[in-house]
Amino acid sequence: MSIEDDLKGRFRNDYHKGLINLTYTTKQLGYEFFQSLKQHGIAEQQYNVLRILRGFRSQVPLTIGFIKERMLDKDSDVSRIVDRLFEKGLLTRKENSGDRRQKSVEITSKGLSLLDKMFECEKKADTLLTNLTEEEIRELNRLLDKIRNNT
Amino acid sequence: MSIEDDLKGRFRNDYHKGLINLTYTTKQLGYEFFQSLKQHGIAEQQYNVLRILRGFRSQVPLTIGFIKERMLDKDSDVSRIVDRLFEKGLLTRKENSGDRRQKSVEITSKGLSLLDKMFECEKKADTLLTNLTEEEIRELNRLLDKIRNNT
DNA sequence: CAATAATATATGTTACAACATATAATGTTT
DNA sequence: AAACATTATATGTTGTAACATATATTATTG
Repeated sequence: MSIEDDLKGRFRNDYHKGLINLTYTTKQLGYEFFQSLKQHGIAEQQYNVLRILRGFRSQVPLTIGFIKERMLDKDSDVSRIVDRLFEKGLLTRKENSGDRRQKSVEITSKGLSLLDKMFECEKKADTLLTNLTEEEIRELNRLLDKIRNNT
Repeated sequence: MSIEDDLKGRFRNDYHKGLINLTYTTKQLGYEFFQSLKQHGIAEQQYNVLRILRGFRSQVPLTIGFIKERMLDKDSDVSRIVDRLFEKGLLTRKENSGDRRQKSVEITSKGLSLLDKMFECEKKADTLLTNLTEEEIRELNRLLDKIRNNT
């Protein structure tokens, strides 16, 4: 099934098709990944925040701004994502005494064990592109870097 | 600037990097496109609906379901996107007498002239990938098709 | 040090995807 | 034709990006 059939559309040129193809393919992959997360009752951005909290849990204070910088989406609404994780008991949040504007966020043991239970989600992420050979995936990364002007 | 710097993260392998790279690059391109739309006071999905309405305006009835099938996102909330366009006077909506469950949606002249004024947005879409050569864009499309299992 | 600027976070709004449920109309089965 | 199934759309909810604005705290500057 080609993207032309998928979308029942026509493209002006290969560049136009490329943009739609990127959007469509990424959406589809994101959806598959989201499905694997959903079984654990957690949304994608909440998962991303938890992973950051685990990855950097030795480096205190883990502030909202620090998390935000590490999200794929620079305009991520980390304040409220942290709210939701807090309500679920997956993190703690306290004022940072060094700079009282900041919050110091820490993943709880409940949060850590949730991530442990979600290990197959990480493995899932690594299999979503296995239709491509090693050489092809490197070429894809090169092309994507070039699109973003990483010469 | 490499994606490693962009994201301050480390990747498990090239497949993992590929997934993040796809997400990140597509997000960035989508943002650039969104900026070009915003000057016309219209959101991305509203623009997409208007383009479908113009593209198929000879084929009546243009129902909510017909539009939905042609959206990149199959779970698109077309009912309410159409609501918003209706409020702006960019389309009309009436019961389809052939099947009274359906709505027959039609772009107005106001809608058409808005699209005319937005022509540079279409051109913008074609330039977002011009960092790639003709050969590279075809290779990108091939890889994306292969990811989605289009052998 | 007081005034002002910058920063960190919170909160409010709109648009939307994803999902669940509701309602009306049409189609099918008995 | 009545009962039931299917379809088209609408509506309600949650999570979140994008944006604007607010507030508290810290940093800077006169």
